[in-house]
Amino acid sequence: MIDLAQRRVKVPGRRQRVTITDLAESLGLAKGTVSRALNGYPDISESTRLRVKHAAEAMGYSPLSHAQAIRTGVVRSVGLVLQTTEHDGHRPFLASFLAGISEAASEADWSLTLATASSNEDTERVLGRLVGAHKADGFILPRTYMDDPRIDFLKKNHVPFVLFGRTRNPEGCAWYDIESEVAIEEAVCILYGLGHRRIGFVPGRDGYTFSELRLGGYRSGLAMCGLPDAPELIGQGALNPEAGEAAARELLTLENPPTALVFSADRAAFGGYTAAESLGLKVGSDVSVVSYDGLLEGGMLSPALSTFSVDMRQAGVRLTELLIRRIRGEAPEELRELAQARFVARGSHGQPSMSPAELARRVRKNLKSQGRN
Amino acid sequence: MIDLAQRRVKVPGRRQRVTITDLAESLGLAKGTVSRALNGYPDISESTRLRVKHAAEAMGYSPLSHAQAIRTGVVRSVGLVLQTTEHDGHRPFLASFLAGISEAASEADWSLTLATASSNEDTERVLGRLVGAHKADGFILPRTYMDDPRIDFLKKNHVPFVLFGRTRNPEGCAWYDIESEVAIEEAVCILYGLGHRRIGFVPGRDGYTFSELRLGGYRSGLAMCGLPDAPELIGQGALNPEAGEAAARELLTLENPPTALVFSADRAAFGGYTAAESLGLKVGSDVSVVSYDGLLEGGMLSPALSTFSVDMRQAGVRLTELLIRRIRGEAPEELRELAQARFVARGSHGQPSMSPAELARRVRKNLKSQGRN
DNA sequence: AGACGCTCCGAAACCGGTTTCGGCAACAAA
DNA sequence: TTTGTTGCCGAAACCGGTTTCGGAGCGTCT
Repeated sequence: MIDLAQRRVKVPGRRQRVTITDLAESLGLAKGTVSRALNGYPDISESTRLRVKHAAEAMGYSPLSHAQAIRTGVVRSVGLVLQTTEHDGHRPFLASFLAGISEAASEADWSLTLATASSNEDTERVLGRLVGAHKADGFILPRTYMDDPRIDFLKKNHVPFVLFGRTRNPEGCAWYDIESEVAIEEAVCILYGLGHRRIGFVPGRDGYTFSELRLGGYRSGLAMCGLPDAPELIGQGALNPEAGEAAARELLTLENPPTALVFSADRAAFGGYTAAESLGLKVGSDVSVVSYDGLLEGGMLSPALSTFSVDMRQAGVRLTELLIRRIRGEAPEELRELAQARFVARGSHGQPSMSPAELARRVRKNLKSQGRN
Repeated sequence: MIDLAQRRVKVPGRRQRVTITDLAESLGLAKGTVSRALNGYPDISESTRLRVKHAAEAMGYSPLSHAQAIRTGVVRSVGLVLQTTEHDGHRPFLASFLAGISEAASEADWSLTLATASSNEDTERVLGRLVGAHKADGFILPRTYMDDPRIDFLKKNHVPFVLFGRTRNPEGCAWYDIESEVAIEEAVCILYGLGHRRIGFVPGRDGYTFSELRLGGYRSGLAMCGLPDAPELIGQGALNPEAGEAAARELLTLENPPTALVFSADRAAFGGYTAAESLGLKVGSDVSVVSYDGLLEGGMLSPALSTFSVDMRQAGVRLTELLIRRIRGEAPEELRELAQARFVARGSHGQPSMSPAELARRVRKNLKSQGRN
């Protein structure tokens, strides 16, 4: 006994962490018993389970997740690979998205392992590295594509994942997504209700699932309002100000131009402002703009951008919860969830101040007077 | 032999990872020997070291960091706790900052464990949790305070860390920082060079180290140009548009107002635009503005904001490299590095178009005419 | 030939947990 | 009383690595 006590003398100065062996010793139990007690095995009596639990709290014992992992294979960490070069507009939400993930993860006593990549290929490489080193037990995949190589990779390697978005082949996929198609539909209907009869649309970029969905939302919005499907009112895909400007300019200089524009993304809508300005049109009165994303910067524009806002914190929370359940073995079909964006009516939309024909005349006049300068 | 071979039959379908035992077996070596060979121990002959190395590559072996960690105590992960509610303006850089960290970490085959917190107290709580669970081997501390409780906590627990910023008591601290005080000094000198003689300053917020440093930079800038130190030209601390607007308005409505304003942070400068506009002053001609941070949004303003830009990706890279070296045992005194911000001259500064007295008259007139409306 | 020192590797303990297996009591049924 | 059961726990193996220790083999010097 004295011998044991002697052995347990700590190196002075270095705070030693309390291990399960310490705990077992102080309880006079086998460490296997302590482990089973803490993990709720059925072959431990209620009384010792409680005794162990209280002693663990008293001694401040908490197991090391990486020590557990070597036997269980679970490191208690969710993985996330961000693509950073992509001017993808999720940058402004990043902080709240990460906050949501972190919050939900620590709630379950998990953590977040984050990495970044600079391109699609790089993303696959980074993902492969994290999976190979088992740095995370599963992954959140943001910004999914219709055909997404990340999904194929993770499926092939039997690594759990959950999509932030949807994809062409839903088999084996869990997801959380905002039904942005519903928002776009609503945008069309709102504009129709204000009197607009020619409503243009600037889609996102090919490949992204959300782009196709939002385009579908635009079309079904037109159908709901009884408006004809005019292909010339669908502009070039745009996710940044430059492309947004080009797309908007093309639409506004049509022979029969739209009096309202719906953008798939706020950053593209920013370019729409520039285009309108360069054509001598005032956003909000001459041409209405409604967009999607809910970026704070939109509020700094004048007029402030009317847009559909997404709760990214909540998205992070739900995705993490779904992923952890997926890792624990629940079927992907049970782990699918959709949410809605919220319309933030600001100053960039209103009743049309002129007909498409008048708008066209106005644009031609402005262009001509600019040509003279 | 046959017996062993039989045992090694894998469960079909489940890809088994290759362990150090597999590797040792296939080489006919003891696994301890393989481990020492891979880790460069001196008691392994060069020939077997190479043999092991090549076999490891051929079989695709890589050790599990969490398996190593249970013996070595190192999980190969850098920790970062972000404060997300703080309207701190580092949100826009976040993506590139994280990209830098992630890049440098994976270069060394490390990873990034990220968490978020909502307040100072929460940050300590989260940090405590991560340290307790040993989720990371050390931490990057962004936005340091002059007196920072995080530093005390980590020092007390002997957890390595590196500051992104500086602090009052440098003992035991490693850091990387941008010498923003030099940038502010330069801003003052640039404005002086353009003819400004009354230059106002909007500091950051008390407590942050950078706030005090930048204020010092402003003062030494004035001194370098031979301008008097006029306390009334130092406004209220501001890090967001609202506070920035209030501070700028106060300065611009002085009896003897400044013809140029230097802001500690871009987001505060955004508010300065609003203030100038509301007083009927044009930024860039009537009043010059120079700021610090290099936010991209500043380029969307008109005129575009002249500001000092910080390479956040590089900061992330260097901080990570320093932290890893710190964890490996290098002395903190050896791990201190300073870098410079780069001036991005855009449209918000220029020669003064009027004297302070004329400016004051102009402001009074504009205020009066507004009062009549 | 014997003593000595080096080089290089095997064997085994170890890290902090989890999980399997078997057996001792206590109790119920035959 | 014997024979099962059942509840509960200890002992030991195990996970995938690292590190310590000791000794075999060899060359060198006396």
